Amino acid sequence: MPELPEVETIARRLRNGSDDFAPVPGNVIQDVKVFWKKIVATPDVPTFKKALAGKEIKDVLRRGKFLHFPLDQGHLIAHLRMSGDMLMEKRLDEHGSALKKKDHDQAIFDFKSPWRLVLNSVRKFSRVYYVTDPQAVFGNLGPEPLGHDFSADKLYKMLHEHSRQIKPLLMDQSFVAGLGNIYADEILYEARIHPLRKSDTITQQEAQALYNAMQKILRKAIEKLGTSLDWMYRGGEYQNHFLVHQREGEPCPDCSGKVQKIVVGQRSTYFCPNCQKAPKEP
DNA sequence: CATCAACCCTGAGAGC
DNA sequence: TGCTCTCAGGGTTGAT
Repeated sequence: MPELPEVETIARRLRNGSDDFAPVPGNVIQDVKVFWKKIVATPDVPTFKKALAGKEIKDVLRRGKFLHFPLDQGHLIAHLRMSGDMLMEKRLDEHGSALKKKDHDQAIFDFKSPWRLVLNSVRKFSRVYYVTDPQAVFGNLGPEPLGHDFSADKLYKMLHEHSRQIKPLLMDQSFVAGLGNIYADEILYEARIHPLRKSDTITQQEAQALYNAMQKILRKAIEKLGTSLDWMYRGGEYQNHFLVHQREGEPCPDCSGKVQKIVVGQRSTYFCPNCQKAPKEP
């Protein structure tokens, strides 16, 4: 499910805690339960459990769509993929007995405190990693779109290193880290670039517009605490601000045209054919 | 290198 | 109501 704004929202929530739960940093893992073995990407499940027992979580960070938990020794990393969520909850009821796991809880990290960190994933696509060097997981990721080392100039150069359809390229995590199907549509619309344009036809001016759109859309989505889609409601409300995504047939916010839906790179793609001019046929 | 199909999974919603 | 079909915010793998 989650793209950069949703993962950022989850990371902040876990890092800071709330009225309802304690912050994750400072907690020491007592025991790890795994209910679906394939959730553990690396190492194998017994090693994973053994490695995490007794470790203290020092912080909660985000890199691309990954949640990153640096430990006092090693790193716990999680990717939620399509339908995952991570949350902090009480592990004991008022009588001191363990609370039952909920439907689709795939892994539970019990802390020595009264809390536990839960990975819930309806479609079981989520993955967790225990590594000594986070680069083992992050090594192939492209730059952070909101990072200080990213710029319109750099984006322009990167775009011209490929000759690919712009939308799938934006969603390629080794190109830029964190964009998925929703925000790629929204960003391309905001920049008025057709999703099928080849990356090496993007002008410097368009690259600037694309960069600006990334900043604007992602920052606003983070401000709105991300997107909540139907049954995956988590508090975010950016879905109420979609410009084109999931708005097939509805009026474009900027012209009298209607939003159109096509398939690009095997993903549903929404755009305004009037504002986002189609590339010329070769 | 770029593109695409199949696959990993479950559940919601549409259509019948 | 119940069945079947399609679709879903992601990513990997193997073929073309």
